[in-house]
Amino acid sequence: MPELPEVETTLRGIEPHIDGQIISNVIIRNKNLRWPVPGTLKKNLVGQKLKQLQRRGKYILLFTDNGTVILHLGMSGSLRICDAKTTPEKHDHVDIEFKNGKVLRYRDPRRFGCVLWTSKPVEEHKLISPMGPEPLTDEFDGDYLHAKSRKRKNNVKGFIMDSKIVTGVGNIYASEALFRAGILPSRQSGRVSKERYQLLAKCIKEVLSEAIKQGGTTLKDFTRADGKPGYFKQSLKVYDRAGLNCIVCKQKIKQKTLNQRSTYYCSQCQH
DNA sequence: AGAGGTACCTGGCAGC
DNA sequence: TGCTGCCAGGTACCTC
Repeated sequence: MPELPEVETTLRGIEPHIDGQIISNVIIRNKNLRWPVPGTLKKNLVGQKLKQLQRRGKYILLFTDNGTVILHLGMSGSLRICDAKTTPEKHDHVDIEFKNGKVLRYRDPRRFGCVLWTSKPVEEHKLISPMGPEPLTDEFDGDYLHAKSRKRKNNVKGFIMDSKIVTGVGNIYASEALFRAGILPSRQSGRVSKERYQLLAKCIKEVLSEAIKQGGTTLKDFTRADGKPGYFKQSLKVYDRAGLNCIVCKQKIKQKTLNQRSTYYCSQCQH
């Protein structure tokens, strides 16, 4: 489900309800996520004030004085705000309750996500420390991509989806950004020119920013914290459009598997 | 060091 | 109405 824009949308949706609030209870209904939800989570959180919420790549970080919750939505996860009386559904695995009566409810049917705890500085955590720069910062640009890609043999789509290179670019927005930049997804990353990487970096920033403005992309089951879908699907130019006409040249959009992931592109507009 | 494959899991859908 | 097989927005971890 969620790439960077969907995670950012989720964060913005939950933040106003729980930022600065005191945690009153934690309920773990199913600890069997990608890694076990730590049994100490409740002990560590209850009584703590939620001091800050932050997104890092596709992770959501909940900061308290005691430590930090590290949360990932995997492929099918979502977070929503409800009140304690709302009956949990089948895949609602974790609740964090607040003194103001709000509940942060974590749902994840496939359980590829995680809810973890660290009492050390979060940037030292093994899931966070290897991550590359945020795509929407000045640190991330074409020069950076060009320098990182030299002598690499992988394709450019896999390259920009590597979280050690840049965080948050997932399967939808990788296809979309490459289409906007006119670069074939299968092109070897080490053979893309600096000029083309400058365009690609710009396109990545644009497509992610536009998607955030639209509340992310709902293909199937992504919902915002208030339960509404994201509206960026209508702006997708290649993703999930195999066999349909390219909006630029009218050629049929192609689909192929690259790095075990569905990849969409226009063979006329991209080279 | 980097590339490629595998594993984790449920649900929805197409085809029979 | 089943059943089967395939597909899905992610990514750590393993081997080569």
